Amino acid sequence: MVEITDAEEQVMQALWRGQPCEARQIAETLAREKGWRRTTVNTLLARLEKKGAVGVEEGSSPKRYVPLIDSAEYGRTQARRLADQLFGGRIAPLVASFAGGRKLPPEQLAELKALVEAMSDDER
Amino acid sequence: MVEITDAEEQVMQALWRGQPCEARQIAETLAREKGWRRTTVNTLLARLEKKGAVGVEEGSSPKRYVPLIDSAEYGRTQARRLADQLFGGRIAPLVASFAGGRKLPPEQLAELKALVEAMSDDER
DNA sequence: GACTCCAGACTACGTTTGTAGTCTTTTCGG
DNA sequence: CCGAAAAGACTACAAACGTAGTCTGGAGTC
Repeated sequence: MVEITDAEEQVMQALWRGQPCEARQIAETLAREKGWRRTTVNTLLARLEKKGAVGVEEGSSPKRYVPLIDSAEYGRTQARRLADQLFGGRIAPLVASFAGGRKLPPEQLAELKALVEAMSDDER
Repeated sequence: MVEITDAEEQVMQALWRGQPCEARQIAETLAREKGWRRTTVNTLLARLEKKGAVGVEEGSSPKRYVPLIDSAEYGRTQARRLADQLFGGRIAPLVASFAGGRKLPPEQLAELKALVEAMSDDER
């Protein structure tokens, strides 16, 4: 399980969004969004590479980076981690907590309801 | 919004569980659960106090610590943060991701279903 | 061929975090 | 009151983080 820091996560997200990415593109994105300098992004990319979170495509002069961590899986891990740490590994209390006692905005509730139904049906 | 690190969070959880707590108790708990030394827990408590995450009850010789951060609210903040960072601020995708494509264990599904229903009814 | 510009490599550096150790001061049992 | 054991204060210190700067080697450009 590769551990990613907050700053590194930003880089991963840029990578996940703009799939086949040269450092240059990522740097530009993050310069815009976070005001980070090119070399900062470079450092982060290097660290991510060392950790095995991203890879470089062989033989391509401006290096191209590819994520080696799957975005969906990363999300799942994070969701699980949070559930485990604070909600006894259960999703319902997490959702309740997210709602914060109050009602969810209607779209969110609808969306969630749909999801729950889908998950129920599915096991037929 | 007080920022809490992972190690500090463990201390907060011990505090949240054993409400009126002397450092001693917390230290024992964490010694058992994490193998931490007394002084480690002390350092963490001091940092938490400086951050304003815990307070000390006035005039009581073995100091008593009280959480100044509400457990439920902390949970909510964390849930929101995760949703914001990885799921566009929406809870449904977070839940879906937690399930990981597969079906949830039946109790979890039931629990979640109940919650969703409660939240739907409630707005009547 | 000389000059410029960019990508990549390497170095830097103050802060935060995890994890204590030690020294000092209370406190409590006898 | 005295000495041991506990509690608190202060110090330590390496690794991880956030955030760059600089130096170097090609790639074009005139």
